[in-house]
Amino acid sequence: MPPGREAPRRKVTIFDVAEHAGVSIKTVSRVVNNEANVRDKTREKVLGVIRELQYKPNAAARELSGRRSRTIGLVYENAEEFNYTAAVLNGALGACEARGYSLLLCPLNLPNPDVEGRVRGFAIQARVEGIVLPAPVGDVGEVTGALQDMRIPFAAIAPRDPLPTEINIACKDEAATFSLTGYLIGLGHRRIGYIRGHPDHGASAERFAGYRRALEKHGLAFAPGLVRQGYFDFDSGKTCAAELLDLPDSPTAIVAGNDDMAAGVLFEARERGLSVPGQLSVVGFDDTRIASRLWPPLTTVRQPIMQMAETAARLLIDRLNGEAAEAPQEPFECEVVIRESSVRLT
Amino acid sequence: MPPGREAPRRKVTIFDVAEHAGVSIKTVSRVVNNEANVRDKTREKVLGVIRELQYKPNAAARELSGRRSRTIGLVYENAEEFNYTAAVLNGALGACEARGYSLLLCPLNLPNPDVEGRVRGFAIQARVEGIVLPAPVGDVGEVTGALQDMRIPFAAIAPRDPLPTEINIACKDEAATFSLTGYLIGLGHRRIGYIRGHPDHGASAERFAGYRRALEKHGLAFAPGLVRQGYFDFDSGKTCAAELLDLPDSPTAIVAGNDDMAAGVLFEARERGLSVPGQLSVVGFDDTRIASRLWPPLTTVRQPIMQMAETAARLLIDRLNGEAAEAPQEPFECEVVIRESSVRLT
DNA sequence: CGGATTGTTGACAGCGCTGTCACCCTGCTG
DNA sequence: CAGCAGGGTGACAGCGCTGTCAACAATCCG
Repeated sequence: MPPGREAPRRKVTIFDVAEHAGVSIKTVSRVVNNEANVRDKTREKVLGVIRELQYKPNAAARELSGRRSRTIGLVYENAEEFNYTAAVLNGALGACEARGYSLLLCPLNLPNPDVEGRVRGFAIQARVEGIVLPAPVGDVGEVTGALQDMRIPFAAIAPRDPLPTEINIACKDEAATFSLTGYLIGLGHRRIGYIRGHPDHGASAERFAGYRRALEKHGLAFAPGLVRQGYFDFDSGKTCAAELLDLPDSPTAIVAGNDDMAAGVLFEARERGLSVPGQLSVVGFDDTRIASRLWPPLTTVRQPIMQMAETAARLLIDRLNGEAAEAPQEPFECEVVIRESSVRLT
Repeated sequence: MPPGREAPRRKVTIFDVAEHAGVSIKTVSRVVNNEANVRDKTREKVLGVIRELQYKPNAAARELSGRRSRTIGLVYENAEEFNYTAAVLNGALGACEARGYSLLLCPLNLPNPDVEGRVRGFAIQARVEGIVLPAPVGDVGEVTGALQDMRIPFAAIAPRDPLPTEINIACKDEAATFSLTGYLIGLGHRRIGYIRGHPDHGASAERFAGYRRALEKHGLAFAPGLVRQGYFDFDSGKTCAAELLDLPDSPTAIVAGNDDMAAGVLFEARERGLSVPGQLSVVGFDDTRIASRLWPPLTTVRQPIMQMAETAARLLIDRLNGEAAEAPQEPFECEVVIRESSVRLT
């Protein structure tokens, strides 16, 4: 009899296991839930039977009885650019799988007249124990407010205003743009344009701060005229680039708040017949898939998004299980990735 | 009292609703489940109380009692390029939401030594009623076999070998590449290279067939030397392009089986200093986000992936609820999107 | 108008599990 | 040796809902 090949013909319940093992269902329950006060010998016996019968606890019954759904939610902004969300999804899914949790999705499509109602509905209907909030949702007051009101713990990824009572996962955005801008200055660039990210994202301000600090450190004057407000998408990157390139004293390098906007800058430069990096250096942020496929491949910053999401979900589940973290999570490191879109100013 | 603002303080159960409405819990259950044989007046009364109390049925109890989880699964290949999966995800999620179903994810990472075990585990643990299988999973025998053995219905999107007992969603891949290739021929191209998609995807063969039919129709000889085998990813596109461009009689146009490979072709052309579309026309397939952000923007085919996924999930849920489709689903139309990467041969 | 049919409703069991609590052993203390 | 602490175990009540079936009301037909 090859193990695990034939499908169990009938649903195996806790009673079947108890009977085969010669114990009560409660003892089986204890073993399944890894509770204390079970003699080693009994535990092994039960585990053996569980394997033999391929017993899988019925999640609905567990939830109904134990009032624990073993499910967390992922409330995310369903942007057209899905790279970020894909990484978050994979990270969170990994953490859940490892801990026997399920992950339920709630795309948001901001701005939405009734985000709060939507989130409340999701939380109740999906009966999630906790929720992961990737940027920018961790800063949407309706969402965080509703969750706090409902006493549903959450983990925010890269929030602008971290709530001290909740789990927060940050990465060193400021330091990364500081390095990136410093790198451009080191290449001889003096007029460096900056396209800010979406104002609702916490990372936007952080990244911009790094840019300013780098200018300051190298004794360059900050020129507000070289800064434009984008929205993390291709189109706004393109528009802002057009404005910057129309300037009488146009920049020799442009730092975009993320790769998507950098792609827009590249596009705009191409349309004007400007050579990148010959006449204009361009750098992005995120190291999304597109960064290495554009021509020229984009100098950018690699952020461990997936790892951050994995950590967010892990810490959330730990908290749900009463295992509080001893120390707040350290911000994650970012890494500048140098490619062909940036060169020494000649 | 503003409606729906304050959180219900205690969990509202079917008993509360029954009591307030002056009926039995069974009648409430009937109303909630839209069953027949409830007097209109009673139904309205109950619905009113449900709204008033903001009653949400407990999913775990429903499942435990009714043996229906109202959950379907999405088993997908977790490719690096997430555009396709993102569209599928959104489509399936939409269909589920509209019908009160939940969607659970099972990423696969093929090739995997124990796909079957993984899928079986997922299906049991997640207790899904049915499963959506986007390409190429609908053609993975271990998966479809396991599901059939477990009597779990599924809907396959663009399978190579559709199973007659299951739901299958197709689109007119063949016709689309036929048009696309015809369009290139119309532009004067005679040596047209082709980079095939991943052999495990049903669409790959379809698309290739369209290419061949177009050549034939226009009286062009099919040249096996102009065909390369890719894998739907950027790198294979780049590699295959290099081979084609090394040919003594290299093609003046290249049809790539998808946008990602087309991006690879563009990249390779750039590295060789070949101008696109001046010296080489390039076309892709899928109209993913990257297509319009590359330079030059890519001529490609728009496939209604999201709509296909929505339909797959919808038909699956209908079947689970005993509402069989009267006719098999018609293949979806594709649309050729002409951009700047293809021009008349001069 | 009686009996058959159809429509509407409710009582109740039970889905498979966990929480509670009571019980039975040890082994140890005074 | 009685008394007691505490580890190990099981009996049993529910969790909130749906399925079943029986009861009763309304309608129809000859």
